Amino acid sequence: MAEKVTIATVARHAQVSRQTVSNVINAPQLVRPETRQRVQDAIVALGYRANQAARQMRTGRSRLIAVRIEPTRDGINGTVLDRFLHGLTETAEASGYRVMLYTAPDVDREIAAYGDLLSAYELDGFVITGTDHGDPRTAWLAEREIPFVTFGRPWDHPHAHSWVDVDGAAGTAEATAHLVTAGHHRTGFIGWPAGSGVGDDRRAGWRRALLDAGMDPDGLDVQTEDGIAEGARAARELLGRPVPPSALVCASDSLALGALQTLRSAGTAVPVIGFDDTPVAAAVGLSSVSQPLGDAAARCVDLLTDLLDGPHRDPRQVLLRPALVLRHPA
Amino acid sequence: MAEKVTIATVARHAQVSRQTVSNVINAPQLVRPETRQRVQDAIVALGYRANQAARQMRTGRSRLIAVRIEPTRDGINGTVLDRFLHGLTETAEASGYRVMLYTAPDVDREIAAYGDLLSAYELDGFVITGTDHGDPRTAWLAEREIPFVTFGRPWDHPHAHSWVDVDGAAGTAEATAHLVTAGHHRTGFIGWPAGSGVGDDRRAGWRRALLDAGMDPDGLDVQTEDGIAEGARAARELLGRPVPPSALVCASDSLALGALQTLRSAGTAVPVIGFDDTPVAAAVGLSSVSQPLGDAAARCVDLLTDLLDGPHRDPRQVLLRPALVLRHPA
DNA sequence: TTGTATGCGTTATCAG
DNA sequence: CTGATAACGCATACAA
Repeated sequence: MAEKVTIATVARHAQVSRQTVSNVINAPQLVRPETRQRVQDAIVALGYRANQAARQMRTGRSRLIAVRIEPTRDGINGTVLDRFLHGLTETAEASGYRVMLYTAPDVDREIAAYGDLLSAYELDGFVITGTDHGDPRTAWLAEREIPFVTFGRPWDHPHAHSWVDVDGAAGTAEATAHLVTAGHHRTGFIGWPAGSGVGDDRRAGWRRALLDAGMDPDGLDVQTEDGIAEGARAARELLGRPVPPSALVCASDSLALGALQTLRSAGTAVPVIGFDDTPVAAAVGLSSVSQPLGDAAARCVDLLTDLLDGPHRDPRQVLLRPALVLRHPA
Repeated sequence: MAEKVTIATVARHAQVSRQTVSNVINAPQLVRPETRQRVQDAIVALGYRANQAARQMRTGRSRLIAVRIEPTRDGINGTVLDRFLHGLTETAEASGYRVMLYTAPDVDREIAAYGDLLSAYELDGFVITGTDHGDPRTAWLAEREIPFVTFGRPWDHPHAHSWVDVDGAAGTAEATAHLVTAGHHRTGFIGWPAGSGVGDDRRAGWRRALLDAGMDPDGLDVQTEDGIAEGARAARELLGRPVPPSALVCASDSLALGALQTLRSAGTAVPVIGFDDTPVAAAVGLSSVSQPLGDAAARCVDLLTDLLDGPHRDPRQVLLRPALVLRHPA
């Protein structure tokens, strides 16, 4: 174990008082350049790093951000979190923060965990993923004035707090427009049941794109739960209609993959575009709408540190544009 | 923000000294049951949680474990880390530890990060993933007597330190045996170039299973880098041989997926079994060898806390058996 | 069994 | 601009 080098070691080495060292670190403008340089040299020479625990005791701030790692849902969409987490960690490091993980089986237990996290580690803030309509977690945090940013919009109150999100409607609209441009006059949509903010948003994009192109979306979409089997079933239903669609946009890669299976076994050449650009999509050559997860994570950290630096800043919102990734099925 | 409740608050509430409260928490046997109960009631009533920063200053231990989150490699195999991380967080929580994330673009920078992490946060230990032959990271940590556990064997020195790993050879052997039992007399293998511990191990399992069944593995395998395109090419090569294999075991799902593409377009009914049981495998109905990642993570935490509780315990090793997941391709 | 005193490394306050 | 001193919350010797 390396020798412990504290602020006192540095002070001795640089022939100044402990306080001067602290000033060099936290308020450099108070120290004469000459002295400052001597201290900084000593810091480098000794490899000094401020002890966070001691600093935290004094300042009450831990430079720690908490993120929940979810219990890997269906696996195929679950990989989104992975990339997001990496981006988060990377950006946080650059801003002098660290990411701490926690888990919770449900929302109630997650809120209980906040208490633990907050009183034991004095976390500076939270990044909350996967928010839903009237999310009790954000309410709990807001009530206690604990800084947080969500990845995902609060659909009911768009300006309630800081958030970062990806413009799903823009994504499906672009996918739809691409198919329209390619000459498809009947582009269908397989999406989730109405009521989920994310799902409604993605459907709205498809609808808007068709209307913009002067086409009628009616009778071209179907609502189903997420899943490969569900996607396959939905595609069968659409194909069985009197005037079937000639192309498909789906609300998720799972649905798209299922649709692809149906189409393949039916021998129909109907192009499909999925959503999320999961590894599965890349593997089977499925075109998909890709979320800029690295950017999203970076902006989450930006917004959160912004809140942390000035406690009473107004919340800010960031909406990112996804990208359409075109592939050729094998 | 909730009122700060310290050990003093509890002491006042329970009509005892601060010291008694500390004893109830850290050495309950020293306190009379009656008093102990009163203090514990006060703790619950006030929702007291020990402040980790203060505790750490005193004890030098942070109850923090560091794990690197990797920059999502090829996406298809990268999802392994995700599940592992979740298991790690969950088990660590149960043992009173928290997981802190860090990233590093390469090994040198990772080692540099250790210094930061250690001196700033006084981390208790590390979980290192993806070790390689003669890994400099483990050497660095061992030299400084910093507790760590690796997920992955140190192939050159099997007992150098504590580790958890999955028995890859057992996995490919089981897959091979399954195919042999199903009546296949020529089961081929697509694996990585010799030299990587993991790859050699998986190949060895296939080889052993064939020999055990009295079959000759010679001329039935091919070595290639990992990847879907590489798997497809390798499968083409195998099928072009004078006496082609009638079934295939692969060192990864990526390779297996590629092989599957080749076989499908060739119209050949050759079963393929992959490795890692990634979401992609599940999606396309590919049989695969599944690593017990949750267990592995749990054992990592066990081994690490073991090291932490008794600093000079002997290192321990855990080898877990993977499971063969059989599926029917769509 | 309980209370008292001390220090962990840092930063904030205030006097020089 | 610099230096002394107190305090953050906890745990540990030691005394009572």
